[in-house]
Amino acid sequence: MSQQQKQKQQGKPKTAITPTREENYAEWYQQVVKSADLAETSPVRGCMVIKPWGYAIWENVQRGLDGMFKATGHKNAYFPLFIPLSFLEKEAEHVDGFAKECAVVTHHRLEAGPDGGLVPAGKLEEPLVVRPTSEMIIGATFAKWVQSHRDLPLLINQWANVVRWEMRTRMFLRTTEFLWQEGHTAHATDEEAKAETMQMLDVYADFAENWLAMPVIRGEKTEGERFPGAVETWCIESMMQDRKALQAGTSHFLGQNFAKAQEIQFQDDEGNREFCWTTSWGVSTRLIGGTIMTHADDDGMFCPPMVAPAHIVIQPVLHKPEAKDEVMAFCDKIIEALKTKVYGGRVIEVEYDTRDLRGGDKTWQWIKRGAPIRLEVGPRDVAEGNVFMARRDKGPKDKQSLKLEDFVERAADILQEIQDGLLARAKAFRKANTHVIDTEEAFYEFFKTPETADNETAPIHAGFVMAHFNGDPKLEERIKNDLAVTVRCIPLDGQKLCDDQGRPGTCPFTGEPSAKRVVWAKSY
RNA sequence: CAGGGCGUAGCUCAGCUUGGUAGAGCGGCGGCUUUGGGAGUCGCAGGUCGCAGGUUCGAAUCCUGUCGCCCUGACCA
Repeated sequence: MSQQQKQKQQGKPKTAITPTREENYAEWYQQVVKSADLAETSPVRGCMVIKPWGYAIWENVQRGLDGMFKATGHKNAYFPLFIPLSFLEKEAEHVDGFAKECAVVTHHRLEAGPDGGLVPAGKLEEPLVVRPTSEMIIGATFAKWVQSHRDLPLLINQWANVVRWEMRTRMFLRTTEFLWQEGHTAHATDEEAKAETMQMLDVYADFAENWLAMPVIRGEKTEGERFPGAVETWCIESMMQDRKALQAGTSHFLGQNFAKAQEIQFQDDEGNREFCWTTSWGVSTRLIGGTIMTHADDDGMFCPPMVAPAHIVIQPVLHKPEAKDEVMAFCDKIIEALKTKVYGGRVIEVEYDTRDLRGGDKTWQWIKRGAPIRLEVGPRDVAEGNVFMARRDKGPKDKQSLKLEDFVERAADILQEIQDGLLARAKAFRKANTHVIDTEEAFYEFFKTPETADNETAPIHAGFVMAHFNGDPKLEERIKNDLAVTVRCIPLDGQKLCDDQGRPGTCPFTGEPSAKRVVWAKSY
């Protein structure tokens, strides 16, 4: 018996995705990715194929962020995929952090082998590492580009793919190869580089909230979670629907560590040679994973309108041959009218689905893909000059008839209403699952996980805890070992995560003073 | 990388314990009947059972190895 049949028998409401989030979150996530046509597994271990509907979301992410980067003075450039092994060795902590997950190219030719297959030949004198991140190759280039204080600041971004040989992969959240952007900047002063780090953190938070409708907490990573080689690592952290934290973006203040390792130096206006202060910052296709786990429900994906591949899907009802021409002409009229309307900086995008499929199939496909608005247009609507509108934020059968002119006028407003609704819902969810805790006992009780067998799926995680912390890495390590919970970040002030946000108190684990409450959670 | 589960048709899986010429449902294609909601019906196509060895007269089934996927953990954007 299929799971859907079982559901029917048990009288549960039929959902497009089985299992539901509640039943098995990890499996639900995979089913959403699959049934929304976002991506699929590939013949290559740990690597996914991003399908058109998923890639279009990424293109919208790129468009949005790229505009913000350029508005803050950054220029795009492109650097090599391969990094000579010796480059990677220059910054000790950096090597340490990435060495275990590097793909290495050792040969440059294939020859016929003794058994008929191909074998690598032409061994390279120096192996090439496939970039896991580009600090080293970009730093080496910066060293040539920067001579004088007049060359600074140097503000560069690259859109690229990187490879990290992870042990365990999950589509969009952690794949061996992934797409991202990495910003790299060099500055004359400490202050300026720090300001850049914070500026880009704010850009990320702005993008996450206003484009992806994904509420984030801005904060600093503790020592243990810092980027290898960085002086400070700042991040945006978001709560997924299983109440785990997802690090959605990072911005690093690198101090002079990389500048010294790579001799990025400039002459100041008094003729002294100084090392630059550098930053790096990045977000990846993981943002799509975060968007899925923030907004998708038991009926599948829900694309925030700002990044939706199509805003509106038109489904003509064409089963009466005598009305077909009329219906299609009316649909063309809708499409033309919407071409004059703009939402979120782009002309409203319409997907006109004329495929010869049964109505229900088509409807559910678009629900599972998460199109924000569907319009059903049949003879009845044409006769009355109406469109029959269904919104992804309402029930599948909760549909509304609107005059075509009214709909066209209001379309952008409706999309914004959907976008705002998503953010509000996600914020409310985070608020409901964020708790203030002041004793060690309550902390352990909160994060205690019920015993489960080895192969059993993990129960839904408890949530975020705002608790004081004396900052001791050994204490954090102990809690990590006990509960698999870590400090997700030390939040910046003014984010209203709890009533006494940002005020000093007492560390519940040691009784020592604590500067402020930090965010504790399990994470991806 | 450790523990667990699993690789059989495009997809989900049954068959394996007790070896004897490959099954179902969904999906696809074609009919008919339908149609404002994941329809019904008839027919058709589709698999050297992950791969490599071994045992056997005979292997999807037993044994060994190997590769891959999923779950839990450690590592990490």
